[in-house]
Amino acid sequence: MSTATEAPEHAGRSYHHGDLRSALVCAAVARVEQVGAEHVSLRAVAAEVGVSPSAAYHHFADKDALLGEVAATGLHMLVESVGAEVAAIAGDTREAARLRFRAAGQAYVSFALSHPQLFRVAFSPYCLEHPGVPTTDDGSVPVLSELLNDLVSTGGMNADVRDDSEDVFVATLHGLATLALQGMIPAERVPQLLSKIEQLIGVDD
Amino acid sequence: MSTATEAPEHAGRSYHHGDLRSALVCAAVARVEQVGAEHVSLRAVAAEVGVSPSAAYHHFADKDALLGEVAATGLHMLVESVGAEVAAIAGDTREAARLRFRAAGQAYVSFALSHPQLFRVAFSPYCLEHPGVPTTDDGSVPVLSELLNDLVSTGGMNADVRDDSEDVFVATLHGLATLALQGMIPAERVPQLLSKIEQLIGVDD
DNA sequence: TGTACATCAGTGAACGCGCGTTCACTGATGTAC
DNA sequence: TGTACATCAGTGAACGCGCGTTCACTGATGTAC
Repeated sequence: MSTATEAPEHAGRSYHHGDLRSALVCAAVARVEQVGAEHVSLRAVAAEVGVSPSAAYHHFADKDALLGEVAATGLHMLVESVGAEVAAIAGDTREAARLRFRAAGQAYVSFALSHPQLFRVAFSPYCLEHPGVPTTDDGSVPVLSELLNDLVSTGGMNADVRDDSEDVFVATLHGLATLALQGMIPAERVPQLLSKIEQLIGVDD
Repeated sequence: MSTATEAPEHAGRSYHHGDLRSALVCAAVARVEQVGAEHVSLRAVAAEVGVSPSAAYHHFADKDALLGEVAATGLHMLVESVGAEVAAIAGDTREAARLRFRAAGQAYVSFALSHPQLFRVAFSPYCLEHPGVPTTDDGSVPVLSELLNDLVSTGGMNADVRDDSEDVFVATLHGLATLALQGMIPAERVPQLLSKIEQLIGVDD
């Protein structure tokens, strides 16, 4: 309610947009999803928002800076999406832990398949996000870490198998997603491959 | 020797180039490696070969067709490179089989790191190469298949672990390569991660 | 061996285009008094 | 509460550019006779 003095609601505003920066990122994300990062033009993004191209330069150094933001957004969306699917499965049994593992893998691949261009840009040179694989704000790979810890604590995995294995699992999921996206692995084989992974690490014993 | 009537040697030839198609692909590969596929122009490639831009249209439908050829070339170079490293390690002992496995992983990652842009284009939409993961001409994933067979036959791996595991291993290596290329996994951790994989699947027991 | 000719693989000028970015500007906002 | 003004966030015209692609053409090749 009230007169929208502070909130960036998109009223029929003139001249001052309110939150042009976010609006540009948002439109750029949409354009990237439609046509791929390499075919996105700053002019088209500005036009979509209804603003002149030069307005963007009050918020971004150049086009690459805007696309960098898109890449970071994509990475965060991926992490959110995986996190949400995992969080949806409660329980501290061994089976629950295994299902969370499975859900994480499926969510990672599904995100890639349903947002192919965004996934691509998130793992392209446009993404300057610091080393360390998809992270949330605290700086490591928390979702997967907890997942593996749960598997150990519920007896689904040996502790020495688990140690330092985060990057290997992330790599495997990332590879599955990329190759599926590329059509090099049929999407319908993914569940089967995820259970193969479970077999390899002995989670399904 | 003789007067080079049939061989496509690059003499000081005028007008007819001899093997313009390959020369264009070759120059395009070089350009891609230098500036990345999205910044390669057909005109620049033609110029590098010393030919007018329109000449390219006698050999490729359009620019995308040329880049598709570059992508396919990159994929084949990757397969060749991995194959060569693996082939360099002889012996039918369990240890030799393990070293071949290690060499394949290292070669895959090394290729990505030393040809980043070519690796990227090989796994981009430009690459229309049929499904089925990096292949040689006979149509499957022969290097890795043989590798795994060797591990089984020398007692380094259980047969039921091995079954249908090709895609999982390719995915893992591909993920490692991609994330290392992206700076998300430090290159110097790769050997350590490869031995972690060996531990996970029990090759090092 | 020599000539006529169809075919192939080049040329180079021109097309229209959309792009990123700059610049001098101006309208809106909100703060100080 | 009302006014002056600095600051912020837009505009829109213009820049120069390199691009993919087309077209009518022409030089070189090699084959048939």
